[in-house]
Amino acid sequence: MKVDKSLLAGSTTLLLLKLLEEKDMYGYQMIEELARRSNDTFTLKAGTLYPLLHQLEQQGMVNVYEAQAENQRVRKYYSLTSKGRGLLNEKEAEWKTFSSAVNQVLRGGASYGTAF
Amino acid sequence: MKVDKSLLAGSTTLLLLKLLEEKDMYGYQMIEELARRSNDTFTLKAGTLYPLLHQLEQQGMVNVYEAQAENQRVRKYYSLTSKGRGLLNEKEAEWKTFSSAVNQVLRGGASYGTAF
DNA sequence: ATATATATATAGAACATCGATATATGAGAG
DNA sequence: CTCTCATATATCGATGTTCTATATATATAT
Repeated sequence: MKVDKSLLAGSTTLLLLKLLEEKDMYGYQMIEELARRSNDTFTLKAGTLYPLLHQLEQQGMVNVYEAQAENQRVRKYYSLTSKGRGLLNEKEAEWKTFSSAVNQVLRGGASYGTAF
Repeated sequence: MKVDKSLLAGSTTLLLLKLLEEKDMYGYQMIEELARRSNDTFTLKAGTLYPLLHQLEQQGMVNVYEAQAENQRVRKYYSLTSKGRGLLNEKEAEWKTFSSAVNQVLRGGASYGTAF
């Protein structure tokens, strides 16, 4: 099942950083991996991914290096920096807060299990 | 805790329809109710809400009527139509799919609990 | 030789939210 | 009585995120 693209907004960076926390990856691989893990809920487009990766690099969240695949092809691998790890932690916390809040509204209930 | 606004994208319509499923409400009330239930995670802005309500009305998802408050003040109440109820069901299903998919990626795991 | 999958890149369009601003009324303070 | 603040609705331009379309290049399969 595909979901409306606007739902994806904001979660894309979180997902990419999470992938890179596990191991270095190249762009095309991230697209495939996200689709695989989500049963095709996430079909991130190349036109979205590459500019985002460049931006994360400029912000010092990831590093890039080139490496040759078995078949001679040169790929651009990305690795998470410590700063990127910090952003990942922030984004994970945000996601938990956000998804809890949505579920709370959907349950139709007032606040509970929280600060008061 | 506030979350990045881009996370909200796509979920706003779901949340509004959900509120209206429970009872008719006016715009200002929806803003306050969402903030209350989410412990201020959702602080929907008037500049976002009113155009969205007008759009939902044009699409036949909600009906509008004016009603006087105890204090003479005239408010615009919104009620969910059957078409709107259909959209709400769709959006709720989308949300479940989406949030499950994110959590699956965050768990770092391959797919399970799904179609294969 | 040609088509298809892999791999990266950029520009312009579409869409959702926000901030700023405007208007009007009711309630409370001084 | 007047001034301010909370309530209540509305619109516009700016911003940010994703998409589609397009481009390029190499490896693989037909």
